[in-house]
Amino acid sequence: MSTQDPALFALLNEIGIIEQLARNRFERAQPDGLRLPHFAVLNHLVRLGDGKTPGQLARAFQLTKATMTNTLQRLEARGFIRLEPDAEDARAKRVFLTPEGRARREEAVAFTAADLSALAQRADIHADAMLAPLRALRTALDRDPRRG
Amino acid sequence: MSTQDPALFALLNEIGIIEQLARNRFERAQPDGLRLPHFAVLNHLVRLGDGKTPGQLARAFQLTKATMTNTLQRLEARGFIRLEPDAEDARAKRVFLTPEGRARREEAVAFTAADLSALAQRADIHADAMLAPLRALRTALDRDPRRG
DNA sequence: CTTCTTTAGTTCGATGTCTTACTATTTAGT
DNA sequence: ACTAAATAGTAAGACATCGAACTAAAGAAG
Repeated sequence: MSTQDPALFALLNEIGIIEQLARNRFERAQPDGLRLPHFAVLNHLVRLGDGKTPGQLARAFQLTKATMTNTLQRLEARGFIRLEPDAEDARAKRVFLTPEGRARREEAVAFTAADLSALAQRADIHADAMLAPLRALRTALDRDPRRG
Repeated sequence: MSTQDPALFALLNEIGIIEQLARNRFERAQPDGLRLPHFAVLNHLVRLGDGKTPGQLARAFQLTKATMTNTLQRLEARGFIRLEPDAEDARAKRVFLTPEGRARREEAVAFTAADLSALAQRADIHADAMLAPLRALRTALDRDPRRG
């Protein structure tokens, strides 16, 4: 885009391209077709604890419940999670990691950490400096309803 | 994600969320179902000139040719572009904007500029400062090519 | 307790994107 | 010139995502 763009416009443009490149880079590196959203859910369950409901996960990732249903069905089909009924609320389910799911997450984390570490060294990326401003932008987009 | 994440990992995570929020924000604001990739192509043709080939557009957006074929077919069906055979290369086509396509792009630009401008004012976004480092990150990720 | 509303999750159809495979045309190598 | 490799575009199949419509269950109002 040109220098005449409002800076925020150009920024979001750049962000879109980076997201696409990063997602492709991750997914092409997986030997078994693990998708980024699959990894994201596994990672979330390891870090923040499993036993969450699908709805909680959908809200955490800002995805619709329908999308999370799809992701969880695929993770379950791969044997990476179990879905159990919630004893206290018959409408709800609870998502639990299997040992295979934990192991697959560790594998993906290890690879990704190595890849990103190498990338950050080859190029002079100042990720620390960008993190705070991007979080501010995310927050702004997140709670600022659209006008009109 | 937690503070134990490598900064680049957390950064890409944040970027993924922002991309999703920004795309949804744009698309929900369109009255006619115009998608972000459609707008991106119209905008590109206005700014850099039409008469490009589908392959050139695919490379410009780092998408596969198949994806660009799909986008162009939808833009043509909406009457926003015309596809003409290339006189010098019988394999190729050339993409031209229609008056309707130009008008629709102007409409979307006006809305988006206003929306982003308002957003940038309400929140304290330093888009200028982030642009250069993000471009460096994009360039670093970009070394991986081989597309259709 | 009965009814209305809200919440949890699924299903369905549409769209964007990718990979793989294909056709047609151009270019390069010999 | 002939043939092989590269390039332009398309088609088919897979998957992620969304919105709308649906079912089931819990909560609120009376």
